[in-house]
Amino acid sequence: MSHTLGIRQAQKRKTRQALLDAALELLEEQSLSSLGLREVTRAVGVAPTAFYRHFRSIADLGVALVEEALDSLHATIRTIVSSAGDSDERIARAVGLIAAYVAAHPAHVRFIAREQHGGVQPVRQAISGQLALFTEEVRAVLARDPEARGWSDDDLTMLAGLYVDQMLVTASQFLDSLDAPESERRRVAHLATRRLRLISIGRVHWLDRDLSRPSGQPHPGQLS
Amino acid sequence: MSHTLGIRQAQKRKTRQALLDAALELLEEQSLSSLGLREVTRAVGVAPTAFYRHFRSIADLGVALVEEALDSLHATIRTIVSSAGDSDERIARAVGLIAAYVAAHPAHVRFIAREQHGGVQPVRQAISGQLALFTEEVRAVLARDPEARGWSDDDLTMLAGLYVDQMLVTASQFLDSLDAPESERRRVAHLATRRLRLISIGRVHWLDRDLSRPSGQPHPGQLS
DNA sequence: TGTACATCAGTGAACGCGCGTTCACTGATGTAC
DNA sequence: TGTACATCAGTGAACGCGCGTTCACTGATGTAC
Repeated sequence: MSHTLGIRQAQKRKTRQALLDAALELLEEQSLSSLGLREVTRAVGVAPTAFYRHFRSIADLGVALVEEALDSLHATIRTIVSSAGDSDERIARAVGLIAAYVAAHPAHVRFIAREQHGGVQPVRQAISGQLALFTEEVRAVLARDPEARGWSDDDLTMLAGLYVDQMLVTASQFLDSLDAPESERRRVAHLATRRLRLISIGRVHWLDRDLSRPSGQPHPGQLS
Repeated sequence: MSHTLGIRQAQKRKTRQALLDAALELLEEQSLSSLGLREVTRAVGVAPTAFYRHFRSIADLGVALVEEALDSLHATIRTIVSSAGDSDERIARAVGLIAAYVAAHPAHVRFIAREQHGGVQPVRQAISGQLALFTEEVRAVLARDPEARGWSDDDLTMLAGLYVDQMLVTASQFLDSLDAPESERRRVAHLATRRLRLISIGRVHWLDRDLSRPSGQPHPGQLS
């Protein structure tokens, strides 16, 4: 048989995970800054004092939740940005993946959306740090795209940030639509698709902007 | 002398406003869902029970704060969208107005950013309702713009939502930069300007998209 | 393999504290005549 | 203008409750020999 964790260590991990899971569930209806340590231990079925064997405070548990939530998001982001095909196909796939991610991990999405600007500073900091890493990763992928020819690093970072923020906004809209009829989810998907398409069009024409015509005049490629 | 409020009613208003102000200040370091009624009355210097003469609960006070915060934002939004000049001038003015608004009302901005996805449902609802009104207002202004010729109502709403969300993201970035050196604020302004410019470029070329060329090929208006 | 000791995740009692809410009240302001 | 009564914003005592944290503990698991 392969190497196993000691019984004690395995049990400890299990309790820790149970605390994280219970906290995440309790956070569907409140913010981290009002979550109580006793509430969490009660939900798990351990003594309040057991909490301290795993976390120093609720804020500390919150930081652990950030890592858990953004690890799962990270894989999805990588899949989205490395997607092949033409622009419309990539956009459709991205929107579909975001919708699927939100449906699979609604509590994680809610937690990140809520605590990104929430009342617990170390948690806000952990989230913004992880999002900065995502942005950098997206920037690196964008830089390898042939469409990035002529783009400054600064502009690529701007675009990557726009994509990451747009992804979060879309995820949060899907989240709000989870208890609504299917048509609402289709509306959100449609909206997100067109937003990404507009950004994509802006991207294609970004380098034209210095030679741009006066704003009222029709564009050369436009009808009539 | 002109008509005055009764003494009693004037005093009641004053206390109510003091409760709102104290709550807003306390909310710089925590979320609404962990704000205590006694905390607020203690900060104002009235008995805890006086709270009930003005609000039924903390959530109720939160809804009042939403109205206060978004009223002040409303005026700024109207100024931004009705701004004249060419695209770059309008963008520069918009970014400047957002920066000034955040500097003048940081606590309101923090409150809205935090509670937009916060743990108190009636407050979230109030915020999203008000933001929907803003979006509709922006849509109406965009519809009057000559650039809107040929745009569907649905697409105008999409664009208006993109602008409103972008405004909130920018406001929140300015907020985070308030305690940082001036250079950080300039970085945020620079970033926001280019994001809006990219959106604006996407907007100009939005109706071209059905006649678009294969994605690798240079655009007709592009150099070489 | 067996024994003796060390480790440490989880326990349960106890603490002092601040919470939201109730209630009957007070006294300045408002109103009717 | 003056008087008698009504209104109602703010008071202060009291309540039961759940909170975070401390502490000495227990007993299963781990380790050294």
